[in-house]
Amino acid sequence: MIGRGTDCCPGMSAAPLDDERAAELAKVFKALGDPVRLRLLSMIAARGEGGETCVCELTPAFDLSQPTISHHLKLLRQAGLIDCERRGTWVYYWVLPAALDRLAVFLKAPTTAEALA
Amino acid sequence: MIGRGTDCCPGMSAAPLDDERAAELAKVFKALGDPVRLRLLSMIAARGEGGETCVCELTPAFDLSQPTISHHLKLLRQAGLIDCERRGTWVYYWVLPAALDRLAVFLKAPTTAEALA
DNA sequence: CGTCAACATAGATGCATGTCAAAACAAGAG
DNA sequence: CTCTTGTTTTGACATGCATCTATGTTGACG
Repeated sequence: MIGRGTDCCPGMSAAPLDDERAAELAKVFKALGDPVRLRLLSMIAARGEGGETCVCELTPAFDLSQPTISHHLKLLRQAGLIDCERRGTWVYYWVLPAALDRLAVFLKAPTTAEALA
Repeated sequence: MIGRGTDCCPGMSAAPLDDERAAELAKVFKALGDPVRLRLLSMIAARGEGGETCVCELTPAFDLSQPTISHHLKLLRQAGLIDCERRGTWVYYWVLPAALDRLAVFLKAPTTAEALA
């Protein structure tokens, strides 16, 4: 079981959350606090485990300039939510599931606080 | 019990997330995108299910002015994450677990959410 | 009634952020 | 090498946001 460790992510209902960890988590949540980035992330995640998405598929889905999309992708990457690789002309992005899991565990509400088994 | 509604939260890896839902979720994530608000929420949530926390216990835990704390609590409340009630001189806050659950479900990573295949 | 304490609201200020146009960069084709 | 396409970086601007001080509101207590 995971939640036994003292320093590990026990979910917010267990520990009152110190400054350092709060700042760390806030940075990731802030990256999710934009509808464009949420849609980008979901489009990439919709590819499933190990799936990749080309920027050229993401950009036309928005009414924004392509540099703006690139900027949002950069923020998601800096938050540790996604990563990318260039192959030839195109750049492919994929989701880093570990980051999402950490957030989900933190959000475990008192009601659902029972372990994920 | 959860998956009944058609409008309910299938997690981001299932649906590419339309604009409306993205904006809605982004508002909540944005509320979590601040270390002070994260700490406030965790302090309230640490009271457990049905637990309440008085503002007079929250304010002195920060190096911020009282109006600033009040402002952050307002944002958390507007995001639907907490609610409050005044009893006598003091105001008590508590967590709304449903909001947290919706976020946690949305964050279900492809790894964990893969019921699809 | 008046006064005090606990919270909330209003207004102001400085910093962060979303956006675009323009330029830079990378890689393949001719 | 030059040209073209895909992507990122840069510079600039407008908006948003976290924070403060000052003021308002609510309720308890004489």
